[in-house]
Amino acid sequence: MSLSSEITGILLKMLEDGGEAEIKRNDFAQSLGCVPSQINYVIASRFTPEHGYIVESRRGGGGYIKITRVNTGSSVTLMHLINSIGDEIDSLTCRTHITNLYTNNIINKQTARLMLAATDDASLKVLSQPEKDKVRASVFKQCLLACGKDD
Amino acid sequence: MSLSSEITGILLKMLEDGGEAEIKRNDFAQSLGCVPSQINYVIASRFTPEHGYIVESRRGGGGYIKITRVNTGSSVTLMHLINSIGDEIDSLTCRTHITNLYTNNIINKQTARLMLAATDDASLKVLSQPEKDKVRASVFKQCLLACGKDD
DNA sequence: CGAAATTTGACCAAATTTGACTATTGATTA
DNA sequence: TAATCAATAGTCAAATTTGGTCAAATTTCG
Repeated sequence: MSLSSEITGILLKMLEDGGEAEIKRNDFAQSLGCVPSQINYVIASRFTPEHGYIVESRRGGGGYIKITRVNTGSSVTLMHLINSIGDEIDSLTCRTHITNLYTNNIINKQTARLMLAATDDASLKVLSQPEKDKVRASVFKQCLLACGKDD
Repeated sequence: MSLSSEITGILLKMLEDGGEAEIKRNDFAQSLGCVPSQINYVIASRFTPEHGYIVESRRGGGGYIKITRVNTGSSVTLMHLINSIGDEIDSLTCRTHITNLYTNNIINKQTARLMLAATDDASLKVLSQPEKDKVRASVFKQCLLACGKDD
């Protein structure tokens, strides 16, 4: 088992546990008994965007390297969700779905905010039940469909 | 977490709460256990006009540093638009507004797509006129408001 | 053997932290 | 009023803390 493989394993484990792997390069290297640039090698060779990862970093005091998994099965998840929604959906349930999508990295903060706004009771205030929940379901599904598109 | 990051967090919190952050440099630095110029560094590196902030200050007795969020051209445009929309809006007019916002670089493609989806006739199909255009206006305005928020 | 992958280390670049020195402002004093 | 003092904030550059690059040396594998 090569050093690179071990490091890869550790990072993968961190990603699995916390959804992301954030390290301080020097400390991490030290704890592994290797040179810091070894970390760069591992990241450059197996945590590329092609492999489905996003890497961010900062130098200087408090510096770090952060790896996140880009969500590959997101469109599948979205379709599941769309199909699970019936003709109506109440405000709380809808908000919960959106929050979950954001938490699971399937939509970003901006998208979440917009979807929350569009499906909020404030947006549907001119309606009364059950039209309110019917329209919410419809708007929500259209939004989810729109999320599936790529840039 | 670096000192700079902590300071940034505190200032952002103050901005969020009161719309502005006003401090006495020396006292603030003292309470953080850092040197005063550290505050200048943080401001110079993350509260620049480019980042959307205005910084005012005065020396001498009663001196202070005040940071305010600049009212960007975008948010002004958005507010104008929101105010120009009445209680109803038809599908075509709405789409035109969204397209314009995208063309003028005020919202990105992803946001535009989401807003188009939320205000599309398909989302409001369970309604008939004039409810359809009333809800569209309401949803559209809520979305525009949500666009104003920052990350 | 020879190409590809891995390991190392020297040197580079960016971000942060500090502190000495400077500039401005308001209040006090001559 | 002019000079001076005290209280503040501003500048700038050195020191420090991290991460990035790149190429040589070494190991692995077909």
